[in-house]
Amino acid sequence: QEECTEAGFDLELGIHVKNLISFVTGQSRFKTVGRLTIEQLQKGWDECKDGMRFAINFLKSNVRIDSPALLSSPFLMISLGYAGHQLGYKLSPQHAADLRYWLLVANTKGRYSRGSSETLLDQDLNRLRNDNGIEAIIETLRLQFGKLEIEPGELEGRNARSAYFKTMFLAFSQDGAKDWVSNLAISLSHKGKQHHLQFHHIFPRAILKGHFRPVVINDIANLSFIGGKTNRSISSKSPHIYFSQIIDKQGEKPFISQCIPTATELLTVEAYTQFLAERRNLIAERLNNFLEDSRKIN
DNA sequence: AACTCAACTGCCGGTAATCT
DNA sequence: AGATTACCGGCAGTTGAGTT
Repeated sequence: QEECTEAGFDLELGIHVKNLISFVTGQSRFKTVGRLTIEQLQKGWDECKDGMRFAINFLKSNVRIDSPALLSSPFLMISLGYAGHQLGYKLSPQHAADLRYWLLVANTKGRYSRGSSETLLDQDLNRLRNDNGIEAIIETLRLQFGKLEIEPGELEGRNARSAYFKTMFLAFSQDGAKDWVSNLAISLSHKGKQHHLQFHHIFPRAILKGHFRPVVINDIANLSFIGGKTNRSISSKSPHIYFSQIIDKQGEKPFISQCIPTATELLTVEAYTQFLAERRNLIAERLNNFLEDSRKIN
């Protein structure tokens, strides 16, 4: 647990125990633990530690996820490590690309985030254990969600804690999104109050209050990623005021990189609903491109 | 006064254990 | 055997703290 924390993945002890049981028994529930021998547990412990190390390294280096805050569930790390283990940590370029794709889609759609998460984890472990391959766990995603592409409608009513929002961060970040004033690339690990990442309401809450319900105000289509200082300097200014000031200095790029439409007719409170719909379309398109690219061998 | 964020609380949707 | 209950991770709304 300490080793993982040092690597930036501070996980609850329960996850490590679940990881151990998964490696020993091929499933994640604790009901049979009493029948395991000390030898089985010791061997499993060594194996599951390697699995966790693989998961962390894969996330950091292959997926560019450097924090569990960007994961919709820590269970993903168990599956990821187990997949590596089952392949003997010998992955072809295709394996690696498929595994990255699986991880990102499972994370974005919330594979383990809708109740009965252990049942779903067991499904994946079982398929991996039977050497059905990464193809098989991609297939379970298709069974669970239908199509793996993202429709704009799925994004509606989601807030900052949604898994889609985490993937938005990854996609925008990969496409070079930067703070609108400092031009510092967005990152979860910036130090200091000035640069520490905040979730900025493009239409500030203050000007929407009374006109729209909180769920509409806090929709991820109204949220963007900028540093704390820039966010505070914008405060409750209406977008039709502050957008032009930023565009004068930085051009349209800061907005394009975060899928934010800049047409002036969309920037009034009256057009807010339309603004959300427009941005949702742009975000869905960007996420789909991001996920598709993740499956390409590079 | 405006913002974010963390903590708290109750709910959801399944399985597994327990009760009748 | 069938019904009920406990459990669990994650989600979402609320509230108060902290910052500028």
